[in-house]
Amino acid sequence: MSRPRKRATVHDIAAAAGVSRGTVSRVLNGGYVSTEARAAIEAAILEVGYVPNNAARTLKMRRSQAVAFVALEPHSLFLDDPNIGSIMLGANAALSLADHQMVSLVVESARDTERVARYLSGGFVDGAIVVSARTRDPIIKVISDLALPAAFVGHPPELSESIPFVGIDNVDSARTITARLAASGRRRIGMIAAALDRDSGIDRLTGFRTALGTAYDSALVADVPHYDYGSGVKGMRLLLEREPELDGVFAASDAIAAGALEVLREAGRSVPGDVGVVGFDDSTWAVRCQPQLSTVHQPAKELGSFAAQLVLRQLQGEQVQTGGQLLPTPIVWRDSA
Amino acid sequence: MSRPRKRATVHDIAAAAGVSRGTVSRVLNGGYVSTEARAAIEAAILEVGYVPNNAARTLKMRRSQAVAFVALEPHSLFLDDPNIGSIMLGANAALSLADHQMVSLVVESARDTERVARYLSGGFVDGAIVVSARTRDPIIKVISDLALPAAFVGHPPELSESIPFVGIDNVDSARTITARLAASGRRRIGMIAAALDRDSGIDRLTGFRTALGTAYDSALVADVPHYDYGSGVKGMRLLLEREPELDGVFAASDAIAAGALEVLREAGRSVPGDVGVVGFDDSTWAVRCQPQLSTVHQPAKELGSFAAQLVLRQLQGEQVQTGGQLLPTPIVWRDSA
DNA sequence: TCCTACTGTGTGCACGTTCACACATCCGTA
DNA sequence: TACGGATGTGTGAACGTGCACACAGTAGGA
Repeated sequence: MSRPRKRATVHDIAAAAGVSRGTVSRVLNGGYVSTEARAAIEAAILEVGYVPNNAARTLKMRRSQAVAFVALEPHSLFLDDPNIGSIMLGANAALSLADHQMVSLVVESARDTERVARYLSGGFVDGAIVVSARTRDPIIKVISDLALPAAFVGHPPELSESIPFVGIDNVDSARTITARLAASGRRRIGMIAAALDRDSGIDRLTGFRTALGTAYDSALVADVPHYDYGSGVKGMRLLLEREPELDGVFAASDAIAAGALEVLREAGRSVPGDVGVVGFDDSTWAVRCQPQLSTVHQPAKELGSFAAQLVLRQLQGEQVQTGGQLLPTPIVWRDSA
Repeated sequence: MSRPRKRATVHDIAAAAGVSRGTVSRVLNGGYVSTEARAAIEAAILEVGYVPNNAARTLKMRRSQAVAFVALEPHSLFLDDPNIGSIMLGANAALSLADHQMVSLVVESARDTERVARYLSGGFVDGAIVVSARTRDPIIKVISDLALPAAFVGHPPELSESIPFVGIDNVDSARTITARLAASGRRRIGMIAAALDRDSGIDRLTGFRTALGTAYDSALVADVPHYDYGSGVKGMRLLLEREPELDGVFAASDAIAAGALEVLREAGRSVPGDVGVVGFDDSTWAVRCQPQLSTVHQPAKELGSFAAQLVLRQLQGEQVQTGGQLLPTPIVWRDSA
């Protein structure tokens, strides 16, 4: 095994400056130090190339100044959902301001789950932000057992009591944009519903149904597994087959909407002329599409920074309200409907 | 400040099981232990809910079993370059197999740079994988000064001596695909060159120039800052303005190519009929476009896992060849040229 | 009987840090 | 002169872990 080159410690500084460890510590952390001693120590620090050992500091202080960002299901997230990037950046910015380090952990397999659990337990982080947890993810139990200060992005229902979360109101957002689509004169409106094994998927469908009321027709709902482009293609084909007279589509995500647009183009339908299409997320997809998507803006960056705040406040001993917070989701009306 | 609930230590286990700390340690790490003692200790571990303190272990062992994944320029990377996600997943998978934890650190601002430098120095990680370093990024100096086992994805020229890297041959890949575009009968071929402050950007331009030889015309190179969609739109407009007779375009990335396609569509040019377009990356953009892009496949996942291997091998004391390794980049010929 | 090898257990120390405490000096004031 | 406070410094202990070492008991062979 390669032994890393010997690193300088406070002892080395003390020896070089001709003082004791305590005085060095006082220079580093504040306290009464004479100007001569301070100067000598500062010179010695540069001379020996000292960098503090965080592992030792963490051990003593029981604080690592680091917060984990746990990304579950990274495959679909990183590759199809640009939101995750914005959430990360938002969280990083907020933690950065509080002088905390964000370390993000990727959980892909069961093996990862176990290792991440060890990592979270091991005192390397003071808290955790968890994104995209499914209802029975084992990581949730680990965090709960450890009583690790944490926050969820999204809404894991069975834990709303013990761990705070931040999210959006999927039901109401879906209801609002569907209603607006209907108000624009569309008569036969379908939905490409996705991820019905998650709250977000179920809630968006519920909102759609609520908006249409008696006009709701379950035959006009195509049920696809994921929020991605390919699912959009599949879903749109299904809908067109079932109802050629369709003149409106609510897609459960922008990526799905993009796939739907492609199928509509192939089928020779004009958008928004023949068919109005609306999406969900206001991700980078929305402005890449032709025409640009009318969609629900999801405040990804704010979700990340809010979750970070929730963790930081717990670290300061504040009792945060459990039950969580829903951020507003303005509708962005562009050209696709 | 909230004091985390008191955690059980080896001492607590020892007390509960009626043995000494040493015996507990032997159960955890291997050694001669009687079956009764082992049973008692295992029961005690469950009883007190012991989780080992990694900070203490790291301090003692000088090994954290964690490797940093440092993402520089995350804005553009996360939001426009899907490659970064694949690189991360590849690295994570390789580290996971070796039972190492990947922690990814996001550097957005100067403030972040300093904090990440502290983190890397602090003994929390045994090594680092650095993605998308610019030539004079301060992080490079930190790693170099620390003599931290590291690997770069991409090619920072001034450090090729001391730190291994893995990348692709941008010059040759660009040359090859440009040559193929030319061979398909195009006479006036332009390029949308991007990120000329990075090696990758410069190299792709060099490859383009080499392929065209005497047919190269610097007026047909549009120089845009980033690898993103917006830059593609801007670059294509510029090219069309300068040379309306253009019949071929090499875009420095797929996102740029996507932007270019959009402008060509607006301008009423058919692709690949009037203009042949080729991209670079073979990212998710490539198959989303209409028509789908002919492009250079970048083995993102393999880059990540190879970089991880480079770090792991250094951790095992192996002397890895500096200078680095270039992975193959097959050309994927689809419909856009 | 003694020596050696093997199994099993306990103790002390070190990793590098911070903090509480003890001590020392100087000054102003009772 | 004596005292208290402010300023400055050194020492010892502790955070939780793993390992080297010492030691105890048993069994087998010379």
